[in-house]
Amino acid sequence: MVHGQDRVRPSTRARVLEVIEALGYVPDSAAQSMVRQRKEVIGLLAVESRSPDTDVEQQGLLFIEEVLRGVEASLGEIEWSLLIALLRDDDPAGAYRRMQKISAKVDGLLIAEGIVSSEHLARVAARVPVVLVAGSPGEPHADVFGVDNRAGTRAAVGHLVERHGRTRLFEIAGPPAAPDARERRSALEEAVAAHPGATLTGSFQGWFAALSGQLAVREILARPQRERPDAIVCANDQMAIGAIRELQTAGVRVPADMAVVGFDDMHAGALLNPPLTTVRQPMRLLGERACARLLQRIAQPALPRHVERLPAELVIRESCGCGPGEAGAVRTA
Amino acid sequence: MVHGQDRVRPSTRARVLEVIEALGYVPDSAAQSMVRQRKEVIGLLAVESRSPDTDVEQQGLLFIEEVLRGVEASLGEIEWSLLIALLRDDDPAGAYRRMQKISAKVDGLLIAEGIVSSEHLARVAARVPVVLVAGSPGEPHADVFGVDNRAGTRAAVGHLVERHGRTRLFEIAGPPAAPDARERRSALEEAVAAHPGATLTGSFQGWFAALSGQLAVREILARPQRERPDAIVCANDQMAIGAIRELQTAGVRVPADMAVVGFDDMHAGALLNPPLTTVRQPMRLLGERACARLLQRIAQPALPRHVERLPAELVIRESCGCGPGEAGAVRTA
DNA sequence: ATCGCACATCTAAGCGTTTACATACCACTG
DNA sequence: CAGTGGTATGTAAACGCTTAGATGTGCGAT
Repeated sequence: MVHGQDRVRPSTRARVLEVIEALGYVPDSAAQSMVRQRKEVIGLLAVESRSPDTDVEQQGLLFIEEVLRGVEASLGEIEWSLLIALLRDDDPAGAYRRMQKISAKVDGLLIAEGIVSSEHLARVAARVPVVLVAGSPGEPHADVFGVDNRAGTRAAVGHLVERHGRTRLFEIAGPPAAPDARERRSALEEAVAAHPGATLTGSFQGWFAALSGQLAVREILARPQRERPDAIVCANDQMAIGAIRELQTAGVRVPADMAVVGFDDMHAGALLNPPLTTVRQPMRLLGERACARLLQRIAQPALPRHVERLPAELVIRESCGCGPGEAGAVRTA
Repeated sequence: MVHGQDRVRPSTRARVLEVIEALGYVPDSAAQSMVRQRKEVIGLLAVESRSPDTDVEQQGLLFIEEVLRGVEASLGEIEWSLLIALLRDDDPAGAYRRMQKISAKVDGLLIAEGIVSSEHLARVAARVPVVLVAGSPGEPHADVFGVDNRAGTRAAVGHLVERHGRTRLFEIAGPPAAPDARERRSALEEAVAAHPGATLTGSFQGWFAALSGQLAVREILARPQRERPDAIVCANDQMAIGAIRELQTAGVRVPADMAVVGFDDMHAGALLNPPLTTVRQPMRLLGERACARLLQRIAQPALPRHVERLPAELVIRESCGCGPGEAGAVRTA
């Protein structure tokens, strides 16, 4: 009676509802789930990196925070809930068990970044629909949403070379395990190749933590002056922040002596001195879209697989060499 | 057989387990919850502020992020899960409905900051155990964990006055609706009163967003030079960041002309120029402790009410006037 | 006065597990 | 050979809710 259009006198219904409210009664969701065959919960899985030198900030949430907001907002509207779990990357077996257990508590799963092996993913996807956020586009068992890493990287390189005449670029790459890092890396190589004057003078294999930015800079500063790059392209903002800090303590002026650009547009970047020029990912939108797709797939499991890249945006601040007046955002192709 | 010590031949058990694994079978949690009367899920409620001028960063998660990590880690160990919801502060009735619905999906609730009216809280607490994080210590229907705002504020003021000889303080307060903001405000007044030479030259009623810091500074700069304060004590880091930014664009040197201290120790503070001196809340610990207590109360609902303040720490960086070499953390009483 | 219809109320099955208990089996011992 | 104890297997109830369908009631029409 409470839910459906049971044929009861309106006055009766009102009275019942009133008593329900007075008693503070709320139907038990487990029982409802049983009969409805739907839990009205979706899960969000992120990594909590446990590598010894990973910044706290990098661990798990921060990256995913905006995504989470988008998801939560979408879910809130239909009164579903969000279950979140941070998987430790130092224990794949444990992570898999954890994921299995969680898959029993939700109607669908959102998984951030390629943190789950393809086989494990396949097994989980057999139980509940899965949508990957910033995952590998090749994953056959899930829908995938990501950002257009190539266009973003291209825009950053283009700006550095064409607008600021920087030609000796250096790359601080992300961990090869991350699909996004791989795409940014190859896009950078292509973009450099596309500009006749520009060269890639070196590359540092980082792991997305600020410390890797610092280490990379030390490596750069160990070179003789004339072999140094004039711009550093980082695979994320964390590393860019680490790099800038290390450059400044070494007395290298940013951006005068060395331009630095990041990727992600995390909040802290705008607070830096100089403010960080970076490629913005529309994280919140990513969350909303991925969530919408997941809900759709929960309703109709047979939907064809869907892969989508959302546009990135070059956010011009000052670490690239632009002045305060030139700040702005450029939509990439 | 799968869980309990059913007396089956070990070989049989092994074979069954193997098939289970092969099929990827995972028992449905809703059914398990029914019979066990336990969902193995706890909920975390945070506010998502919808006031028009609230910084994105301030909304909900960022503040609670470390707490969330602590909670998640504690929960992960016992294989429970975390349900999170961001309540919009512009719709109390909707928030209450949402909270009720969520209370049906969890075994207990962690609620951040006094975002829920006491009556609503009482009704929810009647259904599931509730622990408040950074909530009002007076709340009769829940355990409460918070930070020692008084000691933290006292330490900050003491440092400013005794170490740096600042005597003309200015307060940028948080919203009176937040219990933490109220405590910091009264503690500031007490601390100033406790230092004979020091006076509180003014106070701005902010709302925890960076913009309120900027507005406060404009108000200060509108005063004649000699009536200006020489130090600003902010009720959180966001506002301190806004204040510093506004001071710097107005050409006021920080900390030389004006010292600024914050509260919270959010990550971005360390990245600022000058790095922000602030009072650190042990957020992660707060999360762990609150979570531990909640689990305990779920096991034994009749436990007596518990209120606890965790110690704050004065994190000395440079915005107070200290040099880079003097950085460090001071445990407050 | 009786029938039938619309409308209100009551009943019971079933969702996927766990668990307590009953039943069946086997080998051993008296 | 029957009785017994230890094990293995099978059965059914219960968890809290929804919902379809059975049952019951009151009214107007015949």
